[in-house]
Amino acid sequence: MPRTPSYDKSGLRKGIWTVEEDMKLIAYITRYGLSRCGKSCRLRWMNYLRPDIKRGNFTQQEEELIIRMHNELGNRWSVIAAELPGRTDNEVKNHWHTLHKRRVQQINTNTVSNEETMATKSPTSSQMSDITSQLPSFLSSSEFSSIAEDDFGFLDSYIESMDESF
DNA sequence: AAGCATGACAACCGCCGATGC
DNA sequence: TGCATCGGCGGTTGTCATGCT
Repeated sequence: MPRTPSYDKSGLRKGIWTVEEDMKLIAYITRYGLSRCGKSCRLRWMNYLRPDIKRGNFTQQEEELIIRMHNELGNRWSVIAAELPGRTDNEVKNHWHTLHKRRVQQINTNTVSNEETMATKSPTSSQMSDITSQLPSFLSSSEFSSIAEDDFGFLDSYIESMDESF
């Protein structure tokens, strides 16, 4: 008994391949040659060749949406990408990692430049909770605690910089 | 001009749930 | 019910272009 074909949201077939589809694939590979597995082909199509993929830099709105959704959802890139028409989960993930790296570097730079003023400052508990509530979730809790424990002064400037950026 | 560092993006890998035999 | 296959996801790595020294 043949499998009942099912379809994803975009109307693409799922499930087992039909004989007709097999024949089409065989014809294609025979004619043009292709030493790629299906998974690799799918990835290439989904992330690069699909006609509805948007090219170029992320807009400010897109970046804001990614950051906001990541705060809410965590690393659920496919869900986040679904809210960004023309963007793939891979693209969103890559872009976020780039943003993340940039922020971490910014943090390290600020940490070094503020080293002297840090030495005399220590946060009250209420100040600490204010900071925690403002910190983007892309700083994981472990990252945050390791920073917060020894680097309160820097956090003020970090939050200021985040406000300017977003 | 050459070598190196960095950022951006593409691709791979392993895992897991869904599906159907 | 167990197994094989497919499709999708997220983490990670590889590659290439660009800028800097």
